[in-house]
Amino acid sequence: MSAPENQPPERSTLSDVAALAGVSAKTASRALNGHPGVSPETRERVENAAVKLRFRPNLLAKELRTGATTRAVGLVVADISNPFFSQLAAAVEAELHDRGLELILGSTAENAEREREVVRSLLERRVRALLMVPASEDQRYLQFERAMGTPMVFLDRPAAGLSVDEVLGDNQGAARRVVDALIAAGHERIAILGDTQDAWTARQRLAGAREALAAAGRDPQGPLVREGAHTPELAADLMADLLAEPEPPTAVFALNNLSTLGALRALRRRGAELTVVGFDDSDAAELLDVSVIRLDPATLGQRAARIALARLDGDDRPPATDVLPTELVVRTPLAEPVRLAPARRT
Amino acid sequence: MSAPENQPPERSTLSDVAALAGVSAKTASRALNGHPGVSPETRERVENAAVKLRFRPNLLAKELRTGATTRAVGLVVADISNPFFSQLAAAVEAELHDRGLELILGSTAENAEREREVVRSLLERRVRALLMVPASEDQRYLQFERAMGTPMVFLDRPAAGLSVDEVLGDNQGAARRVVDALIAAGHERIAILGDTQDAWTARQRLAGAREALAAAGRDPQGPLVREGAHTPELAADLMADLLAEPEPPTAVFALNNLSTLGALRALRRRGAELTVVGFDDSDAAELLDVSVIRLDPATLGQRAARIALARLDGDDRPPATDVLPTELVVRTPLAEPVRLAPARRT
DNA sequence: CTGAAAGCGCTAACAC
DNA sequence: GTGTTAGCGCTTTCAG
Repeated sequence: MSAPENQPPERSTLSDVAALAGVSAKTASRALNGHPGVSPETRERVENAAVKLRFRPNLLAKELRTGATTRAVGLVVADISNPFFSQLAAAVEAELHDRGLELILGSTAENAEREREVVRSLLERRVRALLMVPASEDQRYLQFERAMGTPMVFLDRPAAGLSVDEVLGDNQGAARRVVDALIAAGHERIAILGDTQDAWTARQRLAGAREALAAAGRDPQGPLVREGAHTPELAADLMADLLAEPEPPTAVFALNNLSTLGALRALRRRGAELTVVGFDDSDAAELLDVSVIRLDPATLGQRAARIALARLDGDDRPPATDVLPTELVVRTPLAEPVRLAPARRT
Repeated sequence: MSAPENQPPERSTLSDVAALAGVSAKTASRALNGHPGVSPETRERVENAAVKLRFRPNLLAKELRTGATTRAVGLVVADISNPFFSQLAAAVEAELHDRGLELILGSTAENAEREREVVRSLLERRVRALLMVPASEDQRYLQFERAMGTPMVFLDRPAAGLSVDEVLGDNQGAARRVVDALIAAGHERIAILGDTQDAWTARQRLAGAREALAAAGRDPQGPLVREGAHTPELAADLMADLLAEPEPPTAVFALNNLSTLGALRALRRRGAELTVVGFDDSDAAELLDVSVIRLDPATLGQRAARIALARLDGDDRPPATDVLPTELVVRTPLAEPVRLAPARRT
């Protein structure tokens, strides 16, 4: 009286459906795909058969036959858990969904080798287009694929050695503007809290900030200019260092969302009162009235997705670089410190 | 003297490679896939030919041939731009990547119809497994696919009418615990800020909070218990209403990350001093020493991915429900108000 | 160690 | 309107 081994049901194919409906495979195909030239009765018989057999078309086979390319687009970002990239991805997904395309997501962890690996995978999967935030400094390895016509759009950071569409922000200009504004607001000692200099954006921002300092006759290499704030914790440590300087800053410009967070943490912990400007907006910045440079990741994603879709629709103009405007959102006047309640002692 | 129309280069197939190397397609296939039984010289000839022709294997064809299933896993969430889901997705992606699997991402926007559509797409694409945060109240439509053996893991919310693996949090218990703790801390008037009651999690949390109120002899339907805080803005409005009550609350329990944010915004705007507890952690909560219930989305994602991988490895134990522990992180003692610097007037 | 032939599930041509 | 044949690019028999 052993329990019967219950077999998993078989997956049925188009031929099964056709057989059950008493028609040829081709007719079944036509009927199920809504192609013209099928009598209503036949269509219904086929549809019933499909339902009965729980037929699920195999996209692999379909796409292989119809051109060896998928109804999917690849998106490669550094780290999907970073709100900047997740908002970007959400926007891309929304655009694609409207067009009946799917999103295959890869992440590089800011690692050049992983970038190549992930990209190769996506291309082997024959994604229709490739959207990527590059991690490496050289994308020549994509030249051939590009020449074959696969649409590629680079987001947030430019391509190196590859002629493709790009959607970028004016990182350097925005950073310059912030420092200029802080100087205009009367700050004598402005700290700069930069990320590690691996990413193009990080370099651009730091360069812009230094440029503005130099232009104002300040020392762009002084002790108040730091880099390496790659996580909130590191940023908080650097911020603490800055506060311990013999001549501590009166303002700090944190060059990305994570370092802004870290800076705020350190300031709150010490009850320090500083003007803070962050690069990239966040819930925390908004909640605390922290002024920021805003470059909307959703706009970036949407724009890039639309360019890719236009390319798929046959747009064959030469590749272009789209530089999105950034906005300095002043939430607390730049002459005033951010108001943080001092943290509890723990 | 017209510029020559430069043709896109042709994509080469395995046969092209084989021809160039002077071997059969099968031998080329063996060589490139590292299968045994190919002489070193042959292997090298094939490899050189592949490089010369920039051969890129077609995964569609390969996977069609080898079993009609992809090296990809589908993940369906409500909204990837929500940090909870993006952290979850990042964890899933990391697990899959370690196993050489790719992630196809779909989003439901909390819409039952979209859930079905997205899931159908993924299944037609023959994903190896399906991880999903369901949006609908009925997943019986997946019964057949499930019976066929496609591994499915539900995250954060249970399946309805479907026997599958689940990884959930104890939403109700956690909510009860928070209210109990607030009562124990001496609060007489505790406001509850709940989301719309569409999602299972939202219902569980509100139910838990009400249960605890009732158990303590408080009115679980009183004016301080609100629902509908589906966005930070709505939450802020509700919070403002609560503060305007004739007997305003001394503590507020916000039932998700977005409503916590909204509540904090409203409190800061009015300079109100309240004890705040949030459900789900966030950067903002951490920065402001707001106490929260923590259910780590990364753990959720990792756990679910591992279950799916085990199923792919042949684990055929009956489906199980995994309830993750939640933690009440007390950052500011529950008897004290959260310290927010009053916002600037604008 | 290597090759020939067949076929994964589907659809584009052409016939009927 | 519908069926037949062939083939997308790859891999799996089964021979040599």
